[in-house]
Amino acid sequence: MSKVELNKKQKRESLLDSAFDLFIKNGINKTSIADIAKNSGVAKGTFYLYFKDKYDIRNILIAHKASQLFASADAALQKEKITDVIEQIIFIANHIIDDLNKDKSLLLFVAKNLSWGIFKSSLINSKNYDDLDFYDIYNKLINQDQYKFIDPEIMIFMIIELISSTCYSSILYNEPVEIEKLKPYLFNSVRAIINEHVVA
Amino acid sequence: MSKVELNKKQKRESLLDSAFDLFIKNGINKTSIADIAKNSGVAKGTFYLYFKDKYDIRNILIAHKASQLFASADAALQKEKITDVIEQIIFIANHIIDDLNKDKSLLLFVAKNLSWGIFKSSLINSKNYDDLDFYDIYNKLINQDQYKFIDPEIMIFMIIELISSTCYSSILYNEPVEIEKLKPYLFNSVRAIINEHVVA
Amino acid sequence: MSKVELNKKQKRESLLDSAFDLFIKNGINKTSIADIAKNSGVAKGTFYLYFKDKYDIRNILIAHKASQLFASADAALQKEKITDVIEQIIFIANHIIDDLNKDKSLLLFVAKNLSWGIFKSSLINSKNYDDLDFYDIYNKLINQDQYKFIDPEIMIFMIIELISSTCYSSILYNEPVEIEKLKPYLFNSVRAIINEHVVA
Amino acid sequence: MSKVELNKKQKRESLLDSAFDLFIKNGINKTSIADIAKNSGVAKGTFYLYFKDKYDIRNILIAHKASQLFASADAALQKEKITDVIEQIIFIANHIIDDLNKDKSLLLFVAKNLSWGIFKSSLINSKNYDDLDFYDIYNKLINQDQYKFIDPEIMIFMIIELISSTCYSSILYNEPVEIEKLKPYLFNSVRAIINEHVVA
DNA sequence: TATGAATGAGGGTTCATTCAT
DNA sequence: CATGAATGAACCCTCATTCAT
Repeated sequence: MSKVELNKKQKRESLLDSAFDLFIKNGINKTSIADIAKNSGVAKGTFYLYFKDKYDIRNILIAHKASQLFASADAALQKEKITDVIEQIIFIANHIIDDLNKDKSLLLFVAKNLSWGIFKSSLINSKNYDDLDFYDIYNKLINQDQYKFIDPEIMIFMIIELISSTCYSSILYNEPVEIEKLKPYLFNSVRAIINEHVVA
Repeated sequence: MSKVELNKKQKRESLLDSAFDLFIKNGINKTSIADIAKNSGVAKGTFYLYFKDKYDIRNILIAHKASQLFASADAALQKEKITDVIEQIIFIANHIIDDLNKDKSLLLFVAKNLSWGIFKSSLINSKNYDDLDFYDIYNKLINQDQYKFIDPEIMIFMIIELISSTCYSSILYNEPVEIEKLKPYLFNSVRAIINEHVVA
Repeated sequence: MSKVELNKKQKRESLLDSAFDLFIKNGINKTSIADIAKNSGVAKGTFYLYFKDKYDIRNILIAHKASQLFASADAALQKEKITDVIEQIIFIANHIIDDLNKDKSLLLFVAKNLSWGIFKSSLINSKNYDDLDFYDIYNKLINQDQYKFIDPEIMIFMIIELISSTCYSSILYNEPVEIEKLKPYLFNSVRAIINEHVVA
Repeated sequence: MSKVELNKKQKRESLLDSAFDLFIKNGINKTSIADIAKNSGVAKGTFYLYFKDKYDIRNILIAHKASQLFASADAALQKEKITDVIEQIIFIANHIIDDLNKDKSLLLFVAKNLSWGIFKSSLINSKNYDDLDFYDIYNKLINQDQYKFIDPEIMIFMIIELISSTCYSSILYNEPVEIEKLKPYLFNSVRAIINEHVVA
């Protein structure tokens, strides 16, 4: 990679970092492109050399952060000796929830913005700009040979939507209950959802 | 109610209607207070006599629209002869999904903005400005004597979050599948969630 | 006229004056709306309460200034005892040329921007915002009973286009000759054009 | 011409072509130097190696296009057997008008920007970058021995200004009449202008 | 109560120009 | 000669909010 290309990559990443910080601190609506550029130490016009607008950078960030959450959970999973795939999924879910619980700003950002569409594009593009093998993690779970799932994509979809929407309220506002009290019910529900999709 | 009070109530409702129309037509970010006032035939300053800002009127609308969805579903339920409470819940869920499927703008508006907090305040305030006995409907379901539920609030919370978040993607983008294909899985999951909360 | 309405009229005129000054001094491209507002002592946003954009105010100004030129020439004509309509037209042309020669900035502004479309809309709208009876002057020339003109509109069109385009170069750059040397040829040409349209 | 020089000439012409295309498609104000460079397949900085700015390239283009119009008309004239010089001028005028009528974008571009100054510099520089002997054509018309003209430059000036300004409105907007209806009056006026300059 | 003119900060975006490579 | 990343001033326009009427 040439010096110029390296420089460009650094600028891009600096902008992404700045945007993330500001989105989390002030929210997207109250973050201006001028803020992002200033925070990143570049001129306002430079922003437009790398991103189309605020929502472009937001989508990239969401995908990126979601990938990181999964990758981190998967890395932790590898250190455990959990053989049952259903329990692996629960483990990953739990790990992600704990991560989000530790970093409520991240939760606020991801949950408010994550949609299935972005999640899937994140899956597909996970190899472009970072080395997270997000897609591999996903595939590994789906295509193992312990269970045979019917419509595994729908299953994953429902699990992710259930977890992300319930955690949002529970972690941020303790509504209707705090997260640790919610977890047992939540994981039972996840197990129930999985069971519906398992072929005997 | 005096003539003046009546006039004020009409203005308030006219503003709510205008705001709703514009929110679903153009989105909240692209709706200005000037738009709402103009659409409602009052002066800009008048808006501030009734509402604090755009987000104030939004929250009131979400609660209002959510109430309507439940009331409509409950009214339909009364015409059916469904005795089992679990099936009553499924019926209501299905009815609301169908309503949202018919009115995608409403879905876009409600799902993007509905949070458990707003939902609960909507429950509590349902008697203030309209005659929907939303709170009664809710209570009727929870406190019947057919089943005994553990943590019924958590149960309802999880059902609502699961349905609203999955429907959003499915109805609007057919992702990961169209709503009719999703429904069987979704209702099975709802049943599973309920079952976890039923005391034998 | 209420106090508010009077205030509004004054603001509008103040903006028109400021815009004209700046257009003449710096050109339209180099005049910003911020400049106009500032020069006029109002806030930037106020501009948009009165005009759509820079080009809106420009068109209004051109029509306005063109009207003034004609009105001034007509007023001078009334003090002369010129009975022949053709010589009346020449007198008006000459008067306008002299005015433009005295105020080269005005020439720069009007000639660069005057088009037949604007001229005609100026004719029609001349009664809206000022008391110049531009339309009456025009009609008086066309519909007298001394001569009968064929296609008088085409005649006027050609005269105006010929004069405005040749004066531009001659007055501003003395190209191909200075205006006083051009005038005899120009007026002869105008007479020739008129003669083509006179029915014997 | 060396290979390098040839390459440079090609770049220059490519930039001119691109600029012309964009000027007539989007107008000068809405054409950026970045657009021109991109359209021409060179880097932005390269533009500045050949031209000073947008207005530099515009002036060159106007002169160039005006030359082409005259050259094309003159070429057509050579195929006709028109001996009378006045009718030759009318023929050229008519030919140019027809060309502009066929290519309204060209008219828009030339008429909005052509000034006598540019026209003359175009005359003088016509030999620099292309092989159009524009100057020769001009001289041929002026210095024939059929008629003797007084102030022939003024005559040509007035003819050109009259035609270009009236055609603009007539061809583009059919105002005050369409071009074919205007032509008889216009050519009569041209003849009248010429006659004023002919020495008996 | 109701109005709507006025504000002016602030947002997004463009672009001519430079300069290190 | 050629490049194109970077600049940052400048621009247009919106809009929540105020306040005199």
